[in-house]
Amino acid sequence: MPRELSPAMEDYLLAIYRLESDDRRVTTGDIAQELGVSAASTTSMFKRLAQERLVVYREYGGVTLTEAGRASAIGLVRRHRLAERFLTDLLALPWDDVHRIADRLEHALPPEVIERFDGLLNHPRTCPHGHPIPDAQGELPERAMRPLSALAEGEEAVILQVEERDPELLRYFAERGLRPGRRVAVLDREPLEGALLVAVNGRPTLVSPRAAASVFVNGEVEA
Amino acid sequence: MPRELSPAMEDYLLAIYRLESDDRRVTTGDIAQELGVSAASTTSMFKRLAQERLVVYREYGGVTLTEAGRASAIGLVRRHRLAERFLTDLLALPWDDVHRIADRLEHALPPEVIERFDGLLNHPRTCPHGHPIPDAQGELPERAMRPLSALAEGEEAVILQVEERDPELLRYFAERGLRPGRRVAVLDREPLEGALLVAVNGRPTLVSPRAAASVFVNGEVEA
DNA sequence: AGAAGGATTTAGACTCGTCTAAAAACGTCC
DNA sequence: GGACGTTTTTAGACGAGTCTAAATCCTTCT
Repeated sequence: MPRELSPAMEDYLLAIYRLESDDRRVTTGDIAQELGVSAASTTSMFKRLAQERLVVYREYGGVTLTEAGRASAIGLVRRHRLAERFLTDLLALPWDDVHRIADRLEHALPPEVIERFDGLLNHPRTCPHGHPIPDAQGELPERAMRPLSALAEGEEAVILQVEERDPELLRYFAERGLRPGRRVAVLDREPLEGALLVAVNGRPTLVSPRAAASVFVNGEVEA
Repeated sequence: MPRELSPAMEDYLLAIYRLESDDRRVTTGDIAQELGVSAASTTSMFKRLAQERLVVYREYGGVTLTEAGRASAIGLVRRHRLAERFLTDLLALPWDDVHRIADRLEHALPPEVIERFDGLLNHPRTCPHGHPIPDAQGELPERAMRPLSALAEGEEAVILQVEERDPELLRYFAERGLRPGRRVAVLDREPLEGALLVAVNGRPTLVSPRAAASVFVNGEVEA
């Protein structure tokens, strides 16, 4: 049974979860960078989380989430994404703002409120940026994705999700209609820098390399 | 311009505001009791608040809010009560629960969200327990009130607000229909203990002394 | 295999918010 | 006007979370 975690513990747990999804074994340096704290702080928090049996910590060897740690992290993800949905859909706040607000709210919203959001919003399956919302049991669908930047010339795909942490980028996406559900087709690739000419909603649109790496579409990554 | 206050500072500020409304000059002991902390903690927080120019602190003489301190406190009250309204009206959470939840939320809800609540709820004038919500300029209507326990036999009045911090009491009120807006008439007074027989919605209802002291109705307190 | 270089951990300090115990001030009562 | 009891403040400690600087460990390269 998870006694109340401090906001700081929750932030670390979430960062570990995020990075663990990508590769394996998360290091002190990874988390320090991800959270913008010193490596020393990260080490001491790793010890604290290990004491609470939320991670397994090996000196000089990073951490992995335990089942309890993963469950807490997934709960946090659910809170965060439902809060974002609430903020955009019911309060009509702009999608480039809600991530920041949800980062604060996720530490303060009790389960009752989260479950009411879920009901009121009709059990949404993704956050406003397209990221899937875990269900109340912590189940999260696996989705095959690749960055828009990986599409070959002439390929078509549907946007599944976009990187949500950079407000400027999100405003740029909104302007150009790059949002989850939209169909895109790569018309032309600029070989040197990697800029793309993409048809979004039929309209030809220039997409910078950084932006194209932050938009994810359906399909398997090439082996 | 009020830089971000810590949750603890906000709690103290709010407690000072609450007690200042009653009498004058709030003492260390008052706040220690109100917040359930030691007198020593209260002294050191008084110094911190004084340094931020939120209160005027005199050694051994308690504190009074400055204009900035009062403005912050009223902002907090607005956040808290709008959050309560939101929780009952939009999320359908029970009125005995929302005070506790709003106590956490009031430290995390940014102004954008509060103002959206206000709009979405159509600028409510009171919280679910009948307490007035300050407007965005911090204006708060003065209302003449007295406790139900002060009514003479045969008197009639309208419930304006009820004490909101005791969930058990609130469930008791809900059961008996004692809520803001209801008309009540004192049918009989029990002189020794102070129990009342009150007509609520036409139905005769026995009201304990403690409960009667926690329900406030319109009218001037006798001089 | 040893040394260089990078990552991690330890050591020590700081702030915030809390506590208990002791000291100081206040105010009241005779 | 002094003595006593209450209130407030001071002193000192602690935990959480952070930092910087120093020490230590790990890895890799020659």
